[in-house]
Amino acid sequence: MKAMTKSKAGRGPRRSTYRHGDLRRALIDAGIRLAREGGPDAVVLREATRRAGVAPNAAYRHFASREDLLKAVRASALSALAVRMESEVAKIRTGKRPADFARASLRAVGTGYLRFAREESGLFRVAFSGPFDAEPTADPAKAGQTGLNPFQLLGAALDRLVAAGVLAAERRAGAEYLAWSAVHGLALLMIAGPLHRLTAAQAHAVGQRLLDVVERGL
Amino acid sequence: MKAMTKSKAGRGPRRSTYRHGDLRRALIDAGIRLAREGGPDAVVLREATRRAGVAPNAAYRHFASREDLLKAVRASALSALAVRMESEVAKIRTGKRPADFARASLRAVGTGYLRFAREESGLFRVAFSGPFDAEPTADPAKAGQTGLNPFQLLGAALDRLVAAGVLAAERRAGAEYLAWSAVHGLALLMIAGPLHRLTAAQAHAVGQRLLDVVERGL
DNA sequence: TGTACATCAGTGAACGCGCGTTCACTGATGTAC
DNA sequence: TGTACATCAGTGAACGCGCGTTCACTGATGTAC
Repeated sequence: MKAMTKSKAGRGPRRSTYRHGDLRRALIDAGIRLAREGGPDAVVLREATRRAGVAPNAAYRHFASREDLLKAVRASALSALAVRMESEVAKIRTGKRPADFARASLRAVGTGYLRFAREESGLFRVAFSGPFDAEPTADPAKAGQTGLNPFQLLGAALDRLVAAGVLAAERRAGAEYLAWSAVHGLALLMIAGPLHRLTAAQAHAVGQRLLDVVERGL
Repeated sequence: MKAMTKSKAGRGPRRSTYRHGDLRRALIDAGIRLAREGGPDAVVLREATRRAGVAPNAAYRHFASREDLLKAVRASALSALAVRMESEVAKIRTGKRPADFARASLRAVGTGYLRFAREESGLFRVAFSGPFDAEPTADPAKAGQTGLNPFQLLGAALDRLVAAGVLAAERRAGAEYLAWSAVHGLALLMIAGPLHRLTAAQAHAVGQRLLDVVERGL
């Protein structure tokens, strides 16, 4: 159904068909690539159409505005973040006692967040550009493979801490925002701040140290 | 030396003199107002000249580029942040034991940071827009009344904790980044994130809770 | 199986926008004699 | 004390830029008969 010939000249890949096939998808993909390369400001409607090999105004068949495209890219970024967090959770060795597993869960969620921020800083910045919300409801476009979005994954990890008796129930409420703050702040210091020169190993070390603080502090 | 008549029409205040008097200062002030109103993107060179009542290109006598003006506004924002932090430290009741005073210092520094972020969110965003650094050196343009910049104020508070025996010396190194991360992250959740609807009282409460976590966690 | 037609995805050309920045200039100032 | 002149802060006009978005259109598709 893709129906593209390899290219020729002019604007991006040349189609052999008049219809594109799945322009909406192609524009989102181009938007994601742009986001990767340069963050929110780089998600430019005209450039996305260029990369999809289509006239600029063709985008308006699929998106109401540039902002609407950006919103779709943002959802995608959140979903990718969720997947990264899930994959970190999946690495936890089995056979732990519940308390240790719960602690490892929270660390994994945080570690996934920090890794994603560093490795996909463009997407990360898009995910949290403009006013962003916690979204405790399930929008599959923003979720990972478990169906949970990043915020929900964090919440689940905290719930596990309570269930395992590591975190007192009366401290549970609002704990998301405390943990999120710490990790989000560090992510930004590593992306755009004084810690942007750190090697992967150093970044990991600081990250673990921060997660120690969070674990001890909560 | 200001030499402006009250205005008349056209572009901003009318001068009676051909020379402005202190256009550099006027452009920075206009830039600060713009930053307050709309953050980094709102600091637009042409608009600053309009507000100063001057032709757009006149700015080039005083700044090499728009970025150069933004840099001056950024320094100003950092200085204002430092002043806010200092004023919070100054509120600490005297007559405390050193350990309590040191703890109160760190809280004050954090509280000032969070207050500034909420009350002057435009300036705050400018201060940390673009790549920002820790700047352990003293640039008076970025400092408060004590001559210390925000990063140095945080460092001083941590030093006091060590001196008072509250913080183990071997935990001191890099502690700035841990504390800063937590507070910076919360600031952003409150400015542009899920906590942006909080009342001042709620914001204060969450802030203090976060500072508990930091204090306990460090 | 063949044809008419509604649908609508994509085209081509153009718009206005405000921006940062450059050019050659003009007018006021302070200083040297 | 008076005048010539260098200095340089500010002017006026214009530039090119790429953007988002709108308009009237054209061409391929699938469906009803």
